[in-house]
Amino acid sequence: MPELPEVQTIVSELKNEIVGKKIAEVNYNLPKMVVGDIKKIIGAKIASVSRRAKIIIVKLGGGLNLLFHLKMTGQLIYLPAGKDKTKVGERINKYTHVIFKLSDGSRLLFNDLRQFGWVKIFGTEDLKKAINKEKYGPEPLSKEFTLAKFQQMLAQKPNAKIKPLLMDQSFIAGIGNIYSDEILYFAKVHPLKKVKDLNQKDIEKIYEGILKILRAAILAKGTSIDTYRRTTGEKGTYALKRQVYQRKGLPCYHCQGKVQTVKIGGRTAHFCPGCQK
DNA sequence: TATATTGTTACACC
DNA sequence: TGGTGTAACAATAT
Repeated sequence: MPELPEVQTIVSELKNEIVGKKIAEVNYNLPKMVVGDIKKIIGAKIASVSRRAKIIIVKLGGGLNLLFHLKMTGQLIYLPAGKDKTKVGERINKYTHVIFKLSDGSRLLFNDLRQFGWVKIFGTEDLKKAINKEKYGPEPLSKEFTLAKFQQMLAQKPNAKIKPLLMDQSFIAGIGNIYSDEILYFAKVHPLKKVKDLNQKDIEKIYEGILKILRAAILAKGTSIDTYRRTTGEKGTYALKRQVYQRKGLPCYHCQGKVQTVKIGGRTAHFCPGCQK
């Protein structure tokens, strides 16, 4: 699942490849994944690539912007010009739904197995409105996200369960199922614990976990357990470092007890009952 | 062949 | 209003 570290990896890699190039052609086969008048972007120059929460923002010349959301299974794959045909065949497949051809003959592929992802075309003013409408919480790796700020945020939500709260994009932006499980394991806090039952040490460890784990995952280029891939098509390596996510029934690396799952709001949380109280 | 899974969102309901 | 609960989305594994 692309969460903050995966989206950040894609943004960083894409920036190096596509900024300064022009969009020569766009082809797509699933209209529901493309929102807005895509033809308007033909000929536009790519000015920058950035991120807010899990959204990728590609700023174009002429006051236009492309926004991508990869949801669970979306991929953005960059194919340099003149790539050999076997590689191209692997990466352009039945899940390739949008292809952007760039001025130098390279291509950007938008692949999505479950087709929940989208790309939207926005003018700059509408872009601001659209992002404000989402009411995103602070970026966890920004300067404004201090321990004091986090404590103040938690104080507003005494009755919330900690795991769904960490995944709430209007509370903090960018954390999903994988990293909320890993952060709570790091902090030794049970995913169903209510905010008002956290002590000061719990809060400090959760805060520390958010920063440490997201940073480590960015360094590892993300977690490729399922379909997430870097723009090169390669896997991120954080899956090798994870402690609990998708390790149900396997021994906890700390206490050797078995990792368990519990349903929270219809979703699966992974935790070690021995370590997380 | 039917069902569970998966993150996000839309929507009903209080 | 906000918070909660649930269905829907699509393809896959089992």
